[in-house]
Amino acid sequence: MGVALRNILTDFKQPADPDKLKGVAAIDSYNALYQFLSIIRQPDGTPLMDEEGRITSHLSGIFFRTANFLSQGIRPVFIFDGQPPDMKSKTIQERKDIREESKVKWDKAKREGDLTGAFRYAMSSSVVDAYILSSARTLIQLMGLPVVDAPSEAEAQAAYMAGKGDADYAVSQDYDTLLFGTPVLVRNLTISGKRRFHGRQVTVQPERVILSDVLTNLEITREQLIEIAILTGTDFNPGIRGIGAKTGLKKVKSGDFESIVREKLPDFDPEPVKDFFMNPPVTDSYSTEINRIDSDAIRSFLCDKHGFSPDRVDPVLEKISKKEKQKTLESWF
DNA sequence: CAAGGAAA
DNA sequence: TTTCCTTGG
Repeated sequence: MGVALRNILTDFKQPADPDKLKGVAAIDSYNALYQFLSIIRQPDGTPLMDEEGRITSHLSGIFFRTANFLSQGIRPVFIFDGQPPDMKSKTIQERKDIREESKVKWDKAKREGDLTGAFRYAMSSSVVDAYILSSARTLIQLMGLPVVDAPSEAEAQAAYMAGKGDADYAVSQDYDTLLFGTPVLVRNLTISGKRRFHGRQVTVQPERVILSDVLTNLEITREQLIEIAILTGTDFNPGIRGIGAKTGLKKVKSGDFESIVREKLPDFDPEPVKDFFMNPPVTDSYSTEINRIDSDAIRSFLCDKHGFSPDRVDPVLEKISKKEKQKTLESWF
């Protein structure tokens, strides 16, 4: 779910014009897939599915959005999670419980004809399971796009790659990537700028957050930003009731982090969490190279296997191939 | 969410 | 043309 730092970051978000977005984008795949699964649904919450009943919402999302990325000069790299740290197990269990409760509420809302509720509960019942991950990976690779296997958290790996300069920015809706030290975070990276909110469509701009701006303006270090996050709660520790980002900022700057943790969370040692954000497991074994798109294989995967309409798929494939040829030609001169 | 067609 | 609404799988 990420971290509740919004209240102290609002001042440093800047709308990102398309030019600033050109380059290598390190995408937190789980985050993107969850987004697609929750939003790409029918009004009663039913996701897109093929004839066999397999969910295809995420494939639609990846295919069309990624095609747009390429046409805009955005070169996506999809980072997949590895082994989560033990500290995350409580959060993982909580998410599972919420999903299961939501599923029950979704069915109930559907029975009662409550479409708004149905859609909302359907969203929060979304599950990124092994099938979602493997089918997403298949499509990404057929599109010629790089996949990176993070040893642990994908957000940590994305931040690492952006820090090294192998990616120009990290893409996620969550702010955790900043804690992991990404120099630049981009949120709301969509093309149409449309997102559904309470079932309604609203326009949202892609926004860029520059870590150094945040730290300079708040006059804190990254360690201190992590301390604020720890006080409000992260995926790796419960927060303290009554402390939000603003109070957290104040307490951390006045040097009260340790004493508050001792008082309010006596059984909790913040050091492992701090250390995980500062020095997470990452790998150098990756490539950000883009390969040729396999249009025939994509047609077969999306249309033959998953019931997509060739009328919708073909024009997109053509557009990507055309762009690809342009690039190849340019590189000769 | 993104595409495509309808409506304005 | 631009915006709105529905469909997609």
